[in-house]
Amino acid sequence: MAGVAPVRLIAHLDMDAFYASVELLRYPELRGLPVVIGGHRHPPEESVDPHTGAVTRKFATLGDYVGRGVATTATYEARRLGLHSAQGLMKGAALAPQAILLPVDFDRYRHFSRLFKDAVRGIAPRIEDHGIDEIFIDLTDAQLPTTGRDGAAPTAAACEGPFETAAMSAESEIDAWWRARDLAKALKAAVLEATGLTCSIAVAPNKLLAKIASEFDKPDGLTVLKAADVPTRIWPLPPRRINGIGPKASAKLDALGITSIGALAQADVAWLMARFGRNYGAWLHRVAHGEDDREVVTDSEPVSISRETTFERDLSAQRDRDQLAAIFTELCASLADDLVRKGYAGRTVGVKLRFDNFTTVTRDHTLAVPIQDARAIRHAAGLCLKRAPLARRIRLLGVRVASLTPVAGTRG
DNA sequence: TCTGGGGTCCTAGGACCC
DNA sequence: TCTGGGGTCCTAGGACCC
Repeated sequence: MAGVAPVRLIAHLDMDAFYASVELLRYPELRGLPVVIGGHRHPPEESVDPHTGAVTRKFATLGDYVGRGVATTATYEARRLGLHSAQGLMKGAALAPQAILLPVDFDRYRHFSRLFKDAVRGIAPRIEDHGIDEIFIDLTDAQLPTTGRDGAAPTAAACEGPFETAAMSAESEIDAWWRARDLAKALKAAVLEATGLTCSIAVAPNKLLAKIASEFDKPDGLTVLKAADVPTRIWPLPPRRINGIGPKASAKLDALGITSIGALAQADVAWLMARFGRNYGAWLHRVAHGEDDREVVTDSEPVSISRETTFERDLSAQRDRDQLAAIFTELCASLADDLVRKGYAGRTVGVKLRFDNFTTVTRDHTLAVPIQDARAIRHAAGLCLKRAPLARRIRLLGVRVASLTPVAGTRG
């Protein structure tokens, strides 16, 4: 291969306050108010004026909430009151009892997820799913839609192979970044048109940097970040902003006096490896320097499929035996439905228990052949449950199937 | 006023095989 | 009656992500 490899153009697209924004589409009267999404109950009560036909909705507020739910999303107005995702709703209620509370409606969010991903795919097909509201997009070979413009430059993809000429492959790096910016604008417009929703996009040389940078200009943001920008724009940030450095690693770094990504980049690799292990230590060093060569993965198979539920009150294995058994059977049935719907069977069945003190245990059982139906899952999961400690009161019960193989003959 | 539900990946020890 | 490697599978726990 002659010449240098062209710079990769990797975009990260993140929908803005996704669940909440989807809800605001159907309840526009809530625009500008603090709204939190979470819990199952409390859909708005609707009343219709018999004379005018006008619909009035009465919304629940956080102050009305009783239960163990957490917030999945908060509007930007709610965030200003200190509300945020993963926060207990009861805790949120103490902060802002007047905030509107809406129940989650995953089917609706999945629908809008499909809409925005299809819109992106129409412009740049190399996308990697990263949850319901995020994707990575490889823009390296993507070209702007040519609508309204004549004589567009030949695409890099079209130029690949034995007939590539020096002139055709001569897009400069500066031109590539301008192309990326134009593509990002086109993607944002397409997403807005398809869904009525805004998103934030960053384009960078890799997934790591794109993911960090998509937060820079939220909401409705557009950021282009080059490798040369790492010292000025990435190094001042706390290590926690790196995808893969969570609360534990962050606290440990903090205790070691490393409070910025720049400080992490300065740390000696061997020193990091001694404290965080060979692999993680070496990885910390690489990501602090903005290095990441992971590909955008456009197709992937699931590793496991699971169902779990947290009870409204902690249950005792002895005293609440019947209730637990009924929930257990129901979880296995839902899981079997999911497997059939998605077209998978699995050999490893597992249970998960969370106790009143929030400790968690899991038990696995691997079978000789993959299974899919509720009774077989229930039986195998029952064997797992027999090996689990059941002295403490239980707050969560889950069932999981792994070692999946696709099965033909089921409908998706 | 304690902390949802759906996932992925990594580590580490033991079994078992060559 | 001592002492090997390497590879893969299984299980349990934990960090982390959206």
